[in-house]
Amino acid sequence: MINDFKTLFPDFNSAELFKEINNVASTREFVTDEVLIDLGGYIKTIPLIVSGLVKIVKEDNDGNELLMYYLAPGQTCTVSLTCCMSQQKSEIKAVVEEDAKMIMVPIKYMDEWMIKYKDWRKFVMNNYRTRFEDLFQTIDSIAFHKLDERLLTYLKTKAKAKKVTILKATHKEIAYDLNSSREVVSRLLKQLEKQGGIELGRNMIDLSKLL
DNA sequence: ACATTAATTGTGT
DNA sequence: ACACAATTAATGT
Repeated sequence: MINDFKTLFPDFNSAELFKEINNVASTREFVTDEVLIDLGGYIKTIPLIVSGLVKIVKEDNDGNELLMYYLAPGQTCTVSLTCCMSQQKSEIKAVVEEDAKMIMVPIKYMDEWMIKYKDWRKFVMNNYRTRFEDLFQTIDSIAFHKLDERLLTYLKTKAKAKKVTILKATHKEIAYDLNSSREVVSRLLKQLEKQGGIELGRNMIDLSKLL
């Protein structure tokens, strides 16, 4: 199915599980900005990320957004796991940040696999743990740090997730992710540029000096 | 190459 | 937060 499946998902050791995934799952490609799941939607498949990047944002009814965390290859959307098992509406939105390929597993196998395969349980639990860690970092950033520090953390996190040193993004997009306003982001970015560290250009932020 | 327009970024209040 | 200015990139002629 996927040649480097084993390196991507080292938790899946059982040949039986592997075979079963092969049988019931299909791979799908997504392009940037595709919405995997929106606020209030229901999910019917669990995506295992093979390549690309997905961002998970909290969204309120007024259209405010706030970046929660990224999903990288080898990971899955843990929130969809819980909410699909109880068939609840989604509280979050998942947007493709970079063209991505995913293995789509229908949710009907979840209950069964959790019981049947230790490897699957382990994978889900590990995923929970790392996602929670990401989330705690985000909460920490929001609760205890000023926006300028948050912005810097955001830039670093994003660069790391995308594995780049030069980010392509507009101030508007950044403001959305941080649930702030474009003007504020522009001003803070300019400060960061003056104080050394980053270089600004249209649609791009160079972080190479920081990393 | 130049003019026009749209998008992005900067700034004052 | 809003209004507007300035700059830059994209597109048409």
